[in-house]
Amino acid sequence: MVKSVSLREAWAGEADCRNCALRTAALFGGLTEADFDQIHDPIDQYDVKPGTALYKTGDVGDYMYTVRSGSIKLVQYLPDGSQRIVRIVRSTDVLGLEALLDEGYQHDAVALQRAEVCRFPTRVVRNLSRDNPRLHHELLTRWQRALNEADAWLTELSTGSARQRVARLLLRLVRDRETSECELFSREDMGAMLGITTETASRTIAGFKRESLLVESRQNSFLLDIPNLRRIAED
Amino acid sequence: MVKSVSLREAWAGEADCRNCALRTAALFGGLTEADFDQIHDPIDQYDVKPGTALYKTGDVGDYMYTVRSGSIKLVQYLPDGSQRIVRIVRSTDVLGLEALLDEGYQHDAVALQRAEVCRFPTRVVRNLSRDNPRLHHELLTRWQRALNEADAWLTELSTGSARQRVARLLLRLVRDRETSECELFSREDMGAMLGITTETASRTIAGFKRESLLVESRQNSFLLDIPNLRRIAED
DNA sequence: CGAGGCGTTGAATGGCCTCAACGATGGTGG
DNA sequence: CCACCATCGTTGAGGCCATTCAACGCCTCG
Repeated sequence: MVKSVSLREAWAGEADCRNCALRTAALFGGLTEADFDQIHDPIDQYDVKPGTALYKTGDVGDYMYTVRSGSIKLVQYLPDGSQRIVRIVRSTDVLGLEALLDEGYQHDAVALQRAEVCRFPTRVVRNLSRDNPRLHHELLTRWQRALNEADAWLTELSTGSARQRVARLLLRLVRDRETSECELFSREDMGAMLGITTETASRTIAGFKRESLLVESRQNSFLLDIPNLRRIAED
Repeated sequence: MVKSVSLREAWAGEADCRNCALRTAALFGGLTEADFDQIHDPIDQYDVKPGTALYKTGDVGDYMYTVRSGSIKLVQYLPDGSQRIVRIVRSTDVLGLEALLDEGYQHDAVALQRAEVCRFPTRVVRNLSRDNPRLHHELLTRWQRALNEADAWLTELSTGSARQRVARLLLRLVRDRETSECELFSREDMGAMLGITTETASRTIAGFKRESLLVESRQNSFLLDIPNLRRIAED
């Protein structure tokens, strides 16, 4: 069903953290020049296509990732084989925090859209955070952010009617964005996020289009009628 | 609907951490005698009745809690006022980690059953964890555990039919327990945990009783037919 | 050109929700 | 002590919404 593409073919060179455009927002934002000198391991940048898995559940957590662009889904499986997407991770977010605890990864991490990520050895973070309070605090903050996301995913996206859930998902996609334009996910992924079937996701999205709550601006890019979607989301 | 009882009347004395029966499993398990000497603030123990709130969403996080016995629910609210229970916290678990980051609490924390908790100032943990790698690692581990719980709550308890969800909840209640005996929650709470109505929760539990998957051993204490519940949970 | 993936739509079923009623229980006050 | 009330679990009836199973058009790609 989901094609699994190797990361190998996605390598896009070594990253230049010091001059990273996202640096202020990234995990390494608080590092000094001296800190960077301590990083002897290469930090690689990858260009991943939709469907590519960065890692799988249970894999040894030698690496952590920062997302530069695009979206990555975190997927868990039920005993019966059905999948549930428990979170999506986007620009400036960190993937694989659990690796710091020497646990295997807790999810499959799979690209939803074309995405750029930076990969760095877990060991680097572990070493740096020992002596760097700011990085260390940054890690705690991100752990908490993941937890808040997980809770919101439950209260907002797994509660209420299908219409409400889809509306909340759409609104979530454009939060903290300058425009109300966004790319949609496949109906199958939407279903796995919202705990509904792909058919219901499809019907609901199609309905929103007919009601002009959703207007296609470019190929698979939609403008949202935020006020009306918000009305649907809340009652 | 839910009575809110003040913590004040629940005070049960100062805790004696050094001789705590739960110490090896508790947050402070790795502390030395010297560490304890640094704690100048009192650590209080409370005996809370069902319905009592330890804290509410947005409250200033001056304190953290360890649960000694019983269960505490973490509750979030939707804009329309309906509530969703996003996690339950039980013996040896820590409540209020988010307080370490100077955020307000992210949930209402309310006792489900009669419970005993220890309360300690967030400041104490913040100070001790600065110089104590073991405590510090313990904190990270607990953060990750909360995250795993949150994810499991979504995949196991918010996915599938009502029958499956209730079965999974019951099994979860006796996991890592010596016996298969457990107390049930009110049908309203079950509904809020599983994203179903109280009536559906009631009907499902009543059905389980009729099928002898659930046998009352004492007043509101039930023995589970684990193999058959597991069968229901998985298909 | 055929195959396969994806989004869409239809029809029918069924599971859950809604609204309502009722019994049991436990606490309160006369 | 007992009538009274509130709460909680249970059950019924009816309706709606999501699922299920199926078919079809469109697109990409081999």
